[in-house]
Amino acid sequence: MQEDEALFARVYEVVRQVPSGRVASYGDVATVVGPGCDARMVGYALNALPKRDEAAVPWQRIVNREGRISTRGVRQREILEEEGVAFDARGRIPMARFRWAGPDSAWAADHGYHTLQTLSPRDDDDDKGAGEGEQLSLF
DNA sequence: GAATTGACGGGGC
DNA sequence: AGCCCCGCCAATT
Repeated sequence: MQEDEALFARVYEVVRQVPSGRVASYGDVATVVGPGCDARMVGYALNALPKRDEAAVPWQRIVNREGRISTRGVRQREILEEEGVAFDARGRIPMARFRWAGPDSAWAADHGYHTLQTLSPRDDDDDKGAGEGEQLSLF
């Protein structure tokens, strides 16, 4: 089945870069993996994550863009709390604070991945009148 | 091979 | 904030 195992492996490798105490959205992971990969595929790949790799791949650190747990009632939330990720009263993670900033630039370049924000430092930036600074928030 | 679904995202209202 | 619709790629039916 899935001969695109290499693609799944890429997703896993990126997920593995997310440090404890931080979370990333499916879209973020997809962006880092690069074209041909989207948020849905990340979720699909993680869903197909072999049990034997659960220890090596911090799947629990991947949540949806709302900062909410998308998994169907597993202990994901508990695990994250143990890692230091806080949830608000509505069970949401303040992404502005815990969102992963992206992979190490050197690592990304070395492995052929992309970094978050600005994305594709060479091919786009054609539109937008520039001068926006594009600084991804950060408080 | 078409239609559906899935651990999703973003833009528009 | 919410809700709706579309896109995106793979696996299943």
